[in-house]
Amino acid sequence: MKATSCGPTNVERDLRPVEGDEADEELATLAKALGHPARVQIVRLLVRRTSCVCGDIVDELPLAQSTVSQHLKVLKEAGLIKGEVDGPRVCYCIEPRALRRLKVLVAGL
Amino acid sequence: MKATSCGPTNVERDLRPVEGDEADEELATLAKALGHPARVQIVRLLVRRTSCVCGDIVDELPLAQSTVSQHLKVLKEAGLIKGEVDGPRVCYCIEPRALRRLKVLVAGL
DNA sequence: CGCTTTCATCGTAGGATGACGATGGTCTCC
DNA sequence: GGAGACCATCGTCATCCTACGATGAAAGCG
Repeated sequence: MKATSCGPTNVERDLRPVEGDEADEELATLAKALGHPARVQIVRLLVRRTSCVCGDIVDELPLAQSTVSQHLKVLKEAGLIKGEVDGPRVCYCIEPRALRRLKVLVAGL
Repeated sequence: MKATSCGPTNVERDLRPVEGDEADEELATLAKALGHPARVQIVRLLVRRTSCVCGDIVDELPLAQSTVSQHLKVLKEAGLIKGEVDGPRVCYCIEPRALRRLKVLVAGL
């Protein structure tokens, strides 16, 4: 079972409804993940650099490494980003599908 | 100084930048306000009914009146909704500008 | 004036968040 | 194998969130 880097996942995500209880939960989860300036900044960073970044994120933020790692975890659990181990480093990248999903849900308000 | 119901406020809001630290803060604040299913539901309710709704919101949600009131407060503080006193009741309505602003900020990711 | 309705606020309890330093695990390189 | 780099996780503390019932304030009605 190989993990394809930054490849597609949750293929059916785009097909889910934009309204209803489930959509509310989904939107709330995604919005909550974005509900912190540091995490907004991280998402922007990862969107900017099409390529995956690593612990450079720590250098960009005025936060301790452990704190940044926690924010990354929150974003990862919300499905907005993805981390891939690359030797001693970990490369993070946007999950375009989740971001698109967020945009659709917000636009649907 | 009369409070015009559901009228325009924060007129310059649309003109603010979509990126930068201030935009990050703004997006984080708005996203955080949406970061709870009940609040997403409330926003949807208020968007649906163009007219302002009142404590009908309480009837629509499976939550105690005080809890709903707190969620309304959170949304109000984020600027997403607005409440206007109408006799013994309070009518809430969407702040279209803030909602538009949120859409722009999310779309700008 | 009292009574009711409608909301907001207070007080509170349990759980979640955000921040940090310290620790530990896993590669790479020597 | 050992050293160092990189990152996640643990432990901890302070703060915030979420939920509720109880209490209060304001407006309308008899």
